[in-house]
Amino acid sequence: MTRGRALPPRVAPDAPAVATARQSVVDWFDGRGWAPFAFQTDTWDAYLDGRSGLVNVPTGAGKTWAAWGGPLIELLAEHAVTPEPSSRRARRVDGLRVLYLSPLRAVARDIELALRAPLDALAPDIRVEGRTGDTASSLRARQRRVLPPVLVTTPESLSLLLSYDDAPARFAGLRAVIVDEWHELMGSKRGIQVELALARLRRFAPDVRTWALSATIANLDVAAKAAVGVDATPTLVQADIDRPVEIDVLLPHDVGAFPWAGHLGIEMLDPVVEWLDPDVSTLVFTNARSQAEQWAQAIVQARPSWASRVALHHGSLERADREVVEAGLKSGELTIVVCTSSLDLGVDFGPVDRVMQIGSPRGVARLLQRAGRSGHRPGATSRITCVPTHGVELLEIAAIREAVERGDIEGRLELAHPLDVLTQHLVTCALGGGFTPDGLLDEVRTAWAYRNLTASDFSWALELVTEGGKTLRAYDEYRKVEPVDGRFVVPREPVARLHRMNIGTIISDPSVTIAFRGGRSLGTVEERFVARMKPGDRFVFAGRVLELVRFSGVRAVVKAAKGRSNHVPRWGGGRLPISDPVSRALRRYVAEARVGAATGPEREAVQPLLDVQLAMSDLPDRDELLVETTETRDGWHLFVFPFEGWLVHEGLAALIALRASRVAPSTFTMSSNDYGFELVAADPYPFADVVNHALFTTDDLDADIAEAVHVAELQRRQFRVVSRVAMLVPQNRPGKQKGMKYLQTSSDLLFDVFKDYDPDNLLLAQAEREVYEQHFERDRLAAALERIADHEIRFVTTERPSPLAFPLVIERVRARVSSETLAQRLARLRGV
DNA sequence: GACCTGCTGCGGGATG
Repeated sequence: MTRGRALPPRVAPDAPAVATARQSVVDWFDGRGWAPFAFQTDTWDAYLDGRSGLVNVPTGAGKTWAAWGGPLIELLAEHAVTPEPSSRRARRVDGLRVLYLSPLRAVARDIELALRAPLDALAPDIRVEGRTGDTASSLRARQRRVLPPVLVTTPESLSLLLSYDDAPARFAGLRAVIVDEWHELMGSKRGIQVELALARLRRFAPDVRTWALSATIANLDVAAKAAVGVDATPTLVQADIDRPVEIDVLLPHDVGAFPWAGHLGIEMLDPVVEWLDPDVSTLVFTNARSQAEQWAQAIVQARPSWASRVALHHGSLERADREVVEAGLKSGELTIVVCTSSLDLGVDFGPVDRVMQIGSPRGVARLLQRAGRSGHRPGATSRITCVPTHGVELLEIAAIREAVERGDIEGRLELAHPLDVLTQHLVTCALGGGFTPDGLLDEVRTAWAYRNLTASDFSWALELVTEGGKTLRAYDEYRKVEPVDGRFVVPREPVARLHRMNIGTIISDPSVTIAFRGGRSLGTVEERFVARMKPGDRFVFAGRVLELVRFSGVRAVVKAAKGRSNHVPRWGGGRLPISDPVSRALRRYVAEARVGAATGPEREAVQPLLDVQLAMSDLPDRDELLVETTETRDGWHLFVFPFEGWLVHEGLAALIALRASRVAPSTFTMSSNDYGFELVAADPYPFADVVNHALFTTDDLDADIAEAVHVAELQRRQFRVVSRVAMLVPQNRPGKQKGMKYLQTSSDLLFDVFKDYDPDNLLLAQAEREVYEQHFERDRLAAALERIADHEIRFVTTERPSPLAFPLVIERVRARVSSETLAQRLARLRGV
């Protein structure tokens, strides 16, 4: 439902100046081999028509230039191609016209540099500048006074700009906003913050047009609406560009000896180093930072002569060192870079020749993103070689390829009006010129995520930042915003400063810096990793073997050590479950393997393992749920295999355990992975009598989950995020070291206060909602239960854990015991 | 027969 008016075109597309400008732009791009693509012209026309929208382009197809065409034409038409002959001054553009948002500041820098070339050639008077957190302070000071005609920046820096009191005037002349990598931003609180900022910009500059650039996702229509807001009807431009993807798999030499479980995949070292070529630039993606460290080390140990050509890149390495690696890749000095998602997005190192993925990419979009790093230009074929780390992953990779071929790609989750982001935004707006409540509520509701925001929720958030809400009114620091002559503003400078220091929605835990004695920093690790070590202990980090010299709490001093070490830091981080499209394809492939209908190298390779599974147990047909029971010295086991991803399985395991114990009381321990989950009872348990469809009902789902899982504890943890985004607990304070203890106790304290004295606090409710949505993937869990309701339960009793069940046993045992005893436990298990 | 995990991203302003 839109309630907009048609925006009048600011530049008539058929005007002579526009035609001339268009020709100049086309000529310039043609001269550099950037022939205008069909979709560019569509976008340019839509832009010049005054419309907003979204351009859907495969990764690496030149979408940046596609989006710049329209604004360039307009800038040229107005200010360069037809200058006032009498006065050079008339050609100068004063104030901001075009804003480009990139989620990565490194990319923002690259775009800024790249855009200077056409502007210098076509309209030297039009300045382009970047602005991010590391922009030189002299330039930032100048930008405080006047913004350049073209500004390239990050979402957080835009919010900062909106927090200055002259924001309305500074953005009044804005004509275009381009939002890059919109598929990455939307569905996260960063994206929501962008939506709020765009709503504000549209208020300051009513004719501004927004063009979002997105890779393919399932819900592009929603992405487009979120980008343009509710007052406009988005134009969706589909790039007419073919970007074929080829997915190879590196098979193990001896398929029979391939492990049933595991993630590291180091058994594949030989085939991998045989496949790698030190003269061919290659990105080797892994799923975890510790895995990247181990693979980089293993590759160099296997091929010492490659040492100078192999490098490591992940998010815990010192930023400067990462930039050196990116530069080395660009110059060709480095050819093999082992990395994590840190190189997923467009750091401009130029195209690499090959991409390898160790372990399942778990999702279609992620595979396409990484494959897109190769042959990074329009029309080229992307190639990716997947390396499975255990048997079933062979099937998973084949399933992902099938999902790619069918175009079955993931959507992005929509977040419904998160009040922590809104709370932060209210203070930003109060700083940036102030607001009236009614006016701001109307404005906020034009943001897609807040279109259904109730007046009472808005008032609640407003009361929180003005009065500290119900419970915090006694404390001055929560009374940030005050009405002055009818406008809500921030009168106190210290409040303003603290707010600006904390703008943004990215929450990260403090960590320990690893540095040489001379002071050079190598990156960061988690505190608990260093805390367990004593001086003299060795470990591998940043691709080197290091020895701990001393540890002071926030800083660990190290020196280079000789020899080897197997001690590698682990970092906490998200672990992605296999996505919905992958689940669907995987279930189909499992069913086909059951009747031996598998074709293709991977599926043939994994068939021996599945034959063992068939011999020991069974495989589920498409309308079946496989359930196994067995008995070991550990106890009485139940294994269930819905193939829905580990998050859903965690919720399901707790749910089924609760419901089973209502039928026949017992205590269970649980484990889960992407394929299924396990319940174990220490005493004999009648699983065969208890497990039936009644356990899988969606009736009372939320209530049962709340009872089965300690939701309050998860909610408390989630509230740490919510309270920091809402800036009830600022991460940074002037002159103060941010400490984990401080952040956690402050947040926990607030949580307890709210629970006791303000149980209806909306931020508490939001933390709870986020637990259900994100921790349990509630909607997917419910859908899984509905699917299972129609399925037949295929119940099998096995003598020992089957190939599908065994990894769940490992998972559970690993969580409880040290590594020495794990080996013993597994040996014992083998003997059963 | 089988094995030991878990991503990324941003960010003040004045002063010396």
